[in-house]
Amino acid sequence: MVEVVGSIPIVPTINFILYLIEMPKIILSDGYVKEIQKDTTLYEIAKGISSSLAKDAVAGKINEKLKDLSVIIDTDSKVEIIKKDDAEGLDIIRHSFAHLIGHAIKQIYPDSKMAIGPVIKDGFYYDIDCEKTLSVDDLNIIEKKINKLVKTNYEVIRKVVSKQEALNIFIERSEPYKQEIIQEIPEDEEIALYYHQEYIDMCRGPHVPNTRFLKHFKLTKVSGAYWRGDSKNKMLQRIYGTAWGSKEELDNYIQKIEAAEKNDHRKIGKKLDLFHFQDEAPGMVFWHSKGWVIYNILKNYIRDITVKNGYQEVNTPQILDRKLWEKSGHWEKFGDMIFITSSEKREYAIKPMSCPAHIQIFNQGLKSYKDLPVKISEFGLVHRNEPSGTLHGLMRLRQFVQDDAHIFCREEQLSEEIKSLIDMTFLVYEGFGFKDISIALSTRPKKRVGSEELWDKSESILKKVLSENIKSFSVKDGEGAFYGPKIEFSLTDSLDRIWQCGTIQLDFSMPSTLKAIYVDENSQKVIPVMIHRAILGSIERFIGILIEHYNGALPFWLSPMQIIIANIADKHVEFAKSINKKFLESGFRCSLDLRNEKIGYKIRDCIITKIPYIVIIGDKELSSSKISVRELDGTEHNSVAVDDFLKNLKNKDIKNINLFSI
RNA sequence: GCCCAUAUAGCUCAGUAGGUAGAGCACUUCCUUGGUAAGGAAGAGGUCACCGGUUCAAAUCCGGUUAUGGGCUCCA
Repeated sequence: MVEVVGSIPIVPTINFILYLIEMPKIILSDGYVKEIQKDTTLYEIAKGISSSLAKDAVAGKINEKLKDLSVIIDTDSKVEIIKKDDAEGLDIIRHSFAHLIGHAIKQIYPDSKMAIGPVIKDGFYYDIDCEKTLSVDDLNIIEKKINKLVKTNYEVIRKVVSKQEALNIFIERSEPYKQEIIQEIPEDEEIALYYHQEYIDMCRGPHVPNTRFLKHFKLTKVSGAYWRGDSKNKMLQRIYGTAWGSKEELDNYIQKIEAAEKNDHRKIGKKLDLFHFQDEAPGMVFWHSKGWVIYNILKNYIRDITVKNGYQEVNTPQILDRKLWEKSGHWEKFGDMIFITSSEKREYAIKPMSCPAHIQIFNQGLKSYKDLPVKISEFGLVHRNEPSGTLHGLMRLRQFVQDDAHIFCREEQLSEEIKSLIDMTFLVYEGFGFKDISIALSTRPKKRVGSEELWDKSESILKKVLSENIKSFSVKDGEGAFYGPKIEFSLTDSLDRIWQCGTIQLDFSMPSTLKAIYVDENSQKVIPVMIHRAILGSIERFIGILIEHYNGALPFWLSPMQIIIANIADKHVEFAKSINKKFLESGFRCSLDLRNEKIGYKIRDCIITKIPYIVIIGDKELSSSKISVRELDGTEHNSVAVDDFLKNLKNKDIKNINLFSI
């Protein structure tokens, strides 16, 4: 083997890019060429560069593909060494932890059958078919076992085998899930087994060469998961874990999760007295006065925008004859989700959406092409019988209100309309300070109506408008609505769960099914195209997201209670009352705190309930007729003239939503 | 809907081994009239989610139901 040590500058923080040309030559990223012997492993190359690199090396890349350190290089290749601190190194460590779960659990519960154990964001999981129902206590036991195994610093040995060999091994070890996976691996694909002492796992890899890299981890939870993600299959037990390069990173992560849990909109909603849920109405919200203020502000904000954009707001019946839903196709597609009721031998559906009703309004009176686009909006109260296990605070409900609208237009108007909808959605989201907005195009689902040509056309229209207006978007194949493809705008909650909010859906089908028509230039009846759209999505869900986004401290214009006037002693009551009256008359949401408590106590209360301003009235204020103001963040303003403060507040109330409008 | 866990005062939670319940905060009353994150004292408040079983005796053990939480599946 060619000696390379000393020839190469050792800079442990950069990636070492090496080239192997013919045999035995290495080219470094700086152009340095050195020869090596054929059949050198990646590990030997790392070692040749420096012993510290070899110590930190967890894997490598050959021609951009991740490989184990034990892999031998026998042709010209581009080579890179991955260290434990590299992003890819961390993923490899996480992946190897999954194997360790296998190693540990098979020692504790030898009859367990191992399914799959991939890397996920911040960690890993392993799906296991285990007779024993695993509890949190079991996780501790498994964790201890893993720690014990790690301490032995054993070598993880990779072995490439034939499909039949692999199959034989897993038949012998009675691992049905592994066998099933092997059966589906193409003949020409390499199968690698990883030997963790007596435990064998199958994996594309790469994996760490030794368990000494596996130190900072925690098994976080255990839950159920269907084999292959199909609810028809057996439910396995999934063990989740998180793993990091250092103890600090692990601790930081755990702290971050704990903080995020406190930021849960359900907790904040209770603390700030915004809403509650109770057993009698699963998936439905009891809005308290303060929460309802937020609700109405949002509603009026959207109402303001839609009216300015030429929408006509309507309101449609809450229950509609079943026949209408059968005609529209909803009954067949979503029958399970529809709440029903009946009266005098007629069956009704409690509306799960507003579109068919909006078509009924469009159909009243013959429309001319000159009328298009017709934009009909509604704060549509809908009920959907979501499965009990899917309900989640304000995010997933059985009863909610959509800021729904349907745009009836001609095909040639589509691009412009969709573009303006995208702009409108961004305008609204950015107004709330959302930066992390993910956009997806969802294409034709399996169960659908309409011809392939129609789907081709509608998907390509959406794709074109998106490409022209959006920097990046993902494509979700098969996730579209049954009547058309859709653009989805999604926001994330404090635990990084993604929730779809806004949506723009193209529909060539329903207007035809429900017989919507307009008259064109040639006096011909033509079926319009319909765009379904919602900006907030569900007002409830959006409030949930907002609460978490602001950690409960809503901006001034959204705060249900904007100002608290607190007196210091009884003699200040009258002045406090007069200030309160003045603020109320100026249109602010203001209230008095005249309790027989110390000012520090009242301030603390305001901080906990996230009141933007507390106005303090004491002797100084009484004698000067000025006020002292404390902002939520602790900023103090002393001796402020009341009118100046009011003027300032009016500037803060940027959206200036009148709660009593319309 | 599926897997697991949980359900005790308005809220957050104790309740170790079956012997009919506790704390802190909040609430009420009294004292205190205090200047930027909790002044003091007293009082009131619970059929321990619901239904059934075991037992002399169940918040506690067992079964079921409902709801909630974490996932999975689903999500117009």
